[in-house]
Amino acid sequence: MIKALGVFKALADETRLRIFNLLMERDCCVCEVMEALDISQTRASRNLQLLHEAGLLRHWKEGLWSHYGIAESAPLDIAPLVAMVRRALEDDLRSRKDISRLAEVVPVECSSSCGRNGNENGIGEKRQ
Amino acid sequence: MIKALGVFKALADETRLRIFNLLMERDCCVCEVMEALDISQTRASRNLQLLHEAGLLRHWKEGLWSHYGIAESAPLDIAPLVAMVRRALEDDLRSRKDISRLAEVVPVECSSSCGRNGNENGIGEKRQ
DNA sequence: ATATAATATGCGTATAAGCGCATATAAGCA
DNA sequence: TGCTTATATGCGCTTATACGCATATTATAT
Repeated sequence: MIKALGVFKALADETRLRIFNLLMERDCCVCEVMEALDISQTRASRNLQLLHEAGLLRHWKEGLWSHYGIAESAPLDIAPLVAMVRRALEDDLRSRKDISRLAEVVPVECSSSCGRNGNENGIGEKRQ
Repeated sequence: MIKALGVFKALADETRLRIFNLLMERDCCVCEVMEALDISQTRASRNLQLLHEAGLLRHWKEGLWSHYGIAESAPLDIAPLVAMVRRALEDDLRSRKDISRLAEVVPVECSSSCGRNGNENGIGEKRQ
């Protein structure tokens, strides 16, 4: 398949567009995406995989957590894509809520994986 | 629907990507697209409509012919999209053939609509 | 070893997409 | 009017997508 086709297919879905938009904010693990977008775990996981397979995301694991972030170098130059999506979604209510939910709700739920709560190595902690 | 989503959906199909690539070469009527890509009339017509509805193409009629071209201003800045698609397809064999077929085969088949055979007004001639 | 949490995956299902065929529409010409 | 050409469209079929549910997998902790 033509690379660009895979990229467009990956972005041709609202859920994945929201995920992509979310990841432009910061890297996330599956559960963060799940909670920020308020979607099922299956849905978050599968769509993250699809974006990754299209070459749009980088992926790494850390303990129990599976992290995803916007790829630095994609099949295509993603810089224009990122700019395009950002501009396109900046006045989309739902996407804005996704971002705010990411900021508020998630750190509590998935703290240890994200190194944002003083646990530098990010492994070995449980929540609560 | 988010505008960007419509755009990505429109480009998330090989046929439409080939059409878009073809139109970057020059404006075409339906029959030109049909013959350049060697696809059915229905397929050419429908996919051109879809691209147009997504805001990626401009459309005008002239006698019997229905013309399409890359839109100057689209829901999104299409300049980066055009650049992206061009680069992505420049080494795609099939797309290259589409372009060469457009140059070779079509002018004979659809001359009067295109104003490329000395018929300035482009109306009122039959082929052969 | 067992339990728990995060993630992945097989499977069934519902919906959407893409296409061809036949036919309709519309413009121009005899 | 009737004929031809270019394009559009209704319909049915086939395949692809997206999703949830249940379950498997993997890592960590007790």
